[in-house]
Amino acid sequence: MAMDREQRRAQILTVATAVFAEKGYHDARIDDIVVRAGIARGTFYLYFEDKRAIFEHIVDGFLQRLDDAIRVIELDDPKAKPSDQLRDDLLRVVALFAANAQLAQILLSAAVGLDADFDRKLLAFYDAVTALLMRALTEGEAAGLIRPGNRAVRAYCVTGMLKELLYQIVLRKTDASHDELVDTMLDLMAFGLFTEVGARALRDA
Amino acid sequence: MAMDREQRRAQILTVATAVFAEKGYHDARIDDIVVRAGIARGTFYLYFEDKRAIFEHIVDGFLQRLDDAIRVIELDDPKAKPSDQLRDDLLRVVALFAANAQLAQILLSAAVGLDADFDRKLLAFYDAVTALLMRALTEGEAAGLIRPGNRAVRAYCVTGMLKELLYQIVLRKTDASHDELVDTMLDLMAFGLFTEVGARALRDA
Amino acid sequence: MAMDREQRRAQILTVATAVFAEKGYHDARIDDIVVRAGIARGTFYLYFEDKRAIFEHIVDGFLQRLDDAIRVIELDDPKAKPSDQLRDDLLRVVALFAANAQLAQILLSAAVGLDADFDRKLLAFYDAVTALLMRALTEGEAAGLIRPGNRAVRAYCVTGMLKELLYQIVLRKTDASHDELVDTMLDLMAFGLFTEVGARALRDA
Amino acid sequence: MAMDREQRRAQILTVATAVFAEKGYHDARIDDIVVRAGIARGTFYLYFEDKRAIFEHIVDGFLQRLDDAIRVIELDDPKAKPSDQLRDDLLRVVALFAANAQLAQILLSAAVGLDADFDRKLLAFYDAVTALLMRALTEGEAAGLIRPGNRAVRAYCVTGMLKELLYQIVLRKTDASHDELVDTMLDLMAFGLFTEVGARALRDA
DNA sequence: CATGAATGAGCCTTCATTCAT
DNA sequence: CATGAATGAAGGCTCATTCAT
Repeated sequence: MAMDREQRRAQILTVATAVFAEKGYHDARIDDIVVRAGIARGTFYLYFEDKRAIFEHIVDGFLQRLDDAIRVIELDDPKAKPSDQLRDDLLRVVALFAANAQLAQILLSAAVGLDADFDRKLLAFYDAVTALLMRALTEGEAAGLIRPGNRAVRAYCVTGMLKELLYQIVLRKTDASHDELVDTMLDLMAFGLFTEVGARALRDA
Repeated sequence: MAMDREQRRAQILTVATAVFAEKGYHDARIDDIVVRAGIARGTFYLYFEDKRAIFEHIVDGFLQRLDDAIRVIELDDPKAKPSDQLRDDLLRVVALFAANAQLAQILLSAAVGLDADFDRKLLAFYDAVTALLMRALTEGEAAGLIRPGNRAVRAYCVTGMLKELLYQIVLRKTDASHDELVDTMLDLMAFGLFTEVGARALRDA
Repeated sequence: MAMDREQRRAQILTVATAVFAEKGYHDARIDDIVVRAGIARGTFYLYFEDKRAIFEHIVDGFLQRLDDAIRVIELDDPKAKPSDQLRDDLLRVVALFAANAQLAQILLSAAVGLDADFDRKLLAFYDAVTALLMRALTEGEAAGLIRPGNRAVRAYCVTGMLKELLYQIVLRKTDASHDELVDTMLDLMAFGLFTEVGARALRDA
Repeated sequence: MAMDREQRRAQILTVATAVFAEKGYHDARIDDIVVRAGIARGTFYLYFEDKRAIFEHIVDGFLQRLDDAIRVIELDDPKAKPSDQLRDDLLRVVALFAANAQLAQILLSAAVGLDADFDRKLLAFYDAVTALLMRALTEGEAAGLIRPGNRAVRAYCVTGMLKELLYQIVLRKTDASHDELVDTMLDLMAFGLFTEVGARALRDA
């Protein structure tokens, strides 16, 4: 039953990802992983320190890929307008989540509230995203493209929109196309929901 | 130690809320609750079926209060403009979370990814919120106040913004005033982020 | 099956002592103790931290009783000659070991070479005994009762004699009376093995 | 990596000895040995039946060398007085232990209380030593060199003295010379600790 | 109602040993 | 002979829940 080390490791990771996605961290037993992988219990421990370690590895790997999908937006890129760069970022993230529903599920569900250490890790990641967004907002304001406003709160709002969309993509089988999702979100971000009439009504408040 | 049954029940709930908020569902032990409440192990089970039941009770109670805080927006209310009704809804929700940080923490952290049953319950709640928002969007569109657009996605976006803001309020000590938060969110929702210049640039894409 | 707390604790200690004496530390399983005590596995952990803790408790308790059995020898006690005090000390120790064969077995066997921490504890105890003996030798020399000589080595020799005798008492069913044992040892300690003739032969070497 | 079979076997034994001495039998893992020896796990089992077997082999080997170091004392050897023969025996044993601290450590620590089978083996060895001593005592008494007395107990006492000295040599870095140790022990064995005055006081008891 | 001692299913992890290559 | 991946029995410990008092 010997198998190339990397292959076996990858196999265990795949199986474990499925198990964690289905049952969550606590309800997933090493036995679930081991049985599905068709290996002995001890074999698991040849490849991963312990249950926590493999979980962390899975989450870290996905966060890494997520990080790779998010490119910093360059205002003066002659090849792509900032708005297109943003759109591409969003599409990449959406595609990543859609293509890795189990990993996404783990990130959005199983990894939440696991313990203080893990919470810190996730918060740190979201902080980095927020920082990126704030920088973009700052530059956008300077360039006269973005209306001035509370940048931190706005950044959280944008993060929130995206997270919720991803959550919906993962948990339901949203039939909406990725383009539709991203474009609707971008439209809301850029122009808001109101018509001229609605806007006037609100402003006159 | 004599204590009215309802009083004792309430006390246990308070203690359990604190424990669940601090440690999360799995790391919270019945012992933690029982010791802090100053009661015997067995006594706990005179008031609650089991660990899961008290947790569910706590979450349900908070969801109920959350539900109460969210009023359906009436377009033709002569006393309050729709936008003000929305603003009040948001302020009530924000206030509720801020005033019940432990419950909020539980809802946003400990209750996430607990198991399939619980996930369903939370999804059902968010679905209700989404439905409410979609109705508001539909009516707003009909009244010419809202630009037409994918209502489901927009509803998720709005839910997401709010959830993220609440998350930040609960996990960090955001010093921003509730008004500031809500107004920034409303401003984004209503008008979007872009200036005329920015909007034109995006449209010309 | 509830039982007075101290009673139950004592019962578990008794059973555990027997198990450790029979099987040694490593071969003793918590299950052995628990089954023999007629309790559930979890019950064990209500009374003792873990396997190591109960073992340490047992050894510490015996070392304490051993310590109590060893009285410092007073040279000017009018009621008892030093040699009688020593004899009484030895008899008490022998009696203690004989009456607690299992504890003795644990101390002389199971507790040896368990790990560095435990070794340190045992060495510390034997060091204390050695210190006591060295003090006695020093005073005996000063009083002209003891021939001058390397006190540390002599102290180890005396400790060694005693340990070996105790070892034999515990591991075999030595039928020799305690008095016989102690007196033979004291005779050897005091006068040595040689006759005048033998002594002369050795000195002339 | 080519290595003569005996050479490799010897190398594994050396490494295993070090590991057992450092960690004791139970805490020593086959892995520790294998890694230090720079061989594969399976290779170990080509040379030794199992963990227990190699340990036993190590102990047996040392017991054998110990046995060789102990020569039967001949009363009528014209070349060496009995007392000198005894002294030489002791010096050889002390030298053997001092030169093989790891093996000594194993014999005095790791091999103690391992299990009933092993205990029997060690007891058998000490019994042989005791038998030797008893024979010497018997002959000594017959020759008028040794005062009559309980030979078994005396034999245990002598064994005990020696064991404790060896224990001290191994566990601490006793700076005392081997001669000093052995001569002090012999002096005690032969003449006892007491002066004439002390002896008289004891006898008058 | 209250108590808290007792229960025991459940799960993670270790490590000596095997065996296909 | 050598390798080292794989095995799986074994055992310590936790903690929600029960129940006799």
